[in-house]
Amino acid sequence: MPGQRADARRNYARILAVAEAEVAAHGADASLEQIARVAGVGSATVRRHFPGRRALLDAVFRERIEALCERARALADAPDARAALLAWLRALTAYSASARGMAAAMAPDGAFDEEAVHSCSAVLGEACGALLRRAADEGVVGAGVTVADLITLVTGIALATEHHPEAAAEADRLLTLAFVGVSPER
Amino acid sequence: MPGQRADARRNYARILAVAEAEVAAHGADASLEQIARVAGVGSATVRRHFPGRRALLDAVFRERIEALCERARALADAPDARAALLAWLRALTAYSASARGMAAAMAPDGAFDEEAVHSCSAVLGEACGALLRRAADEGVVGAGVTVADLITLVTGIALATEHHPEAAAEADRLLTLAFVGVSPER
DNA sequence: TACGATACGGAGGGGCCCGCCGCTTGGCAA
DNA sequence: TTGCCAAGCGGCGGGCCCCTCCGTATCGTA
Repeated sequence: MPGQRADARRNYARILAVAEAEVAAHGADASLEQIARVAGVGSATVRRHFPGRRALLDAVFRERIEALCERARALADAPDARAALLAWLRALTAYSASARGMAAAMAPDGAFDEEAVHSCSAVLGEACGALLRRAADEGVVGAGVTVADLITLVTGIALATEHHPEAAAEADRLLTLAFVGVSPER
Repeated sequence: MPGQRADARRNYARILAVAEAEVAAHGADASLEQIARVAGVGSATVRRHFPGRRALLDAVFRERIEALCERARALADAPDARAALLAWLRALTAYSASARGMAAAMAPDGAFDEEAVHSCSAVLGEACGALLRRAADEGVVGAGVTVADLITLVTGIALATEHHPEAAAEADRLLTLAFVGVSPER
């Protein structure tokens, strides 16, 4: 970052700003060329700053994710552990559903995750961990439930509702449903 | 079908066969051109028989889906309504997770569903309906739960676990989790 | 057998992603 | 201030894909 030239930093910021708008408008598979065009740079420059679409998505959603981590910290010592966990999951779902493409950014995508471990999913996992652990200690969630389970579940719900006209509402419905159970043990 | 020329029917069958293999290998976004190439026909011919990727996917998975409907009918009067519903959902999940691309084929994809209503999701919905209704009558599922909810949930789980190394197992885990609830009401 | 209607597939236009490579430009040292 | 040189830029071409048009080969029939 400091070892970077000024114009490079400028371009980085421009591209990121355009990418945010473009992803919001067209989802996770917005055209990288289009982004370059709007930002007024060559397509190679986009690629130089963000090797691969995934890197760009990570950058685009980093801020939102930071915010979610903050939220998790705030909820860490709420009175009701179960309610806190649910509240956070709903927040995550809301973000994922409203911000087109974010769900795809969270899903580990086949390629090498080794690199991406430090990215979205990992950061979120850490934030979620504390909430889950506390809820587990109180025995309000099953023993086998992992952070990955929860994140994957939310990701899936977001992906599946992405094209729904009332995406956000539908996603919330489904999350709640999965949380209390389609058919809880009798 | 009867009003079709013999070569047209031949090509249809060839393309479908190749498409099955190709989708199994490369998922829902297999290249239509590649399918045409392997089938030994022009890419226009593929397009003529299947207008749009979606139509092709529908055709590819129709058989599997028929099988699932059959399964649903067989379970229709099982002794335990709740178990029957779960069993069917697990079957659906297993199929979706094992057959790459099927999840995408089930998800309503933005474009006009009006046409696709008769396709995958609709057929499955009908099959699922009976099972769900019976379970609801017995009061083992929440009142507000709809067929669409369940299908969407399964679709989401399949989509989110698609790239997982143990996709089938993971998907099953998550389905079960959602079914009994992450944190059932106390 | 000869004649339409039907179906085929090659060609061409438009996009996107990617890698290469000569040129510009910013930042530092003299 | 000036000059240098690496960091950074972006146009270009290749490869692949999707889609459409249209001349042509083929099938089924009279």
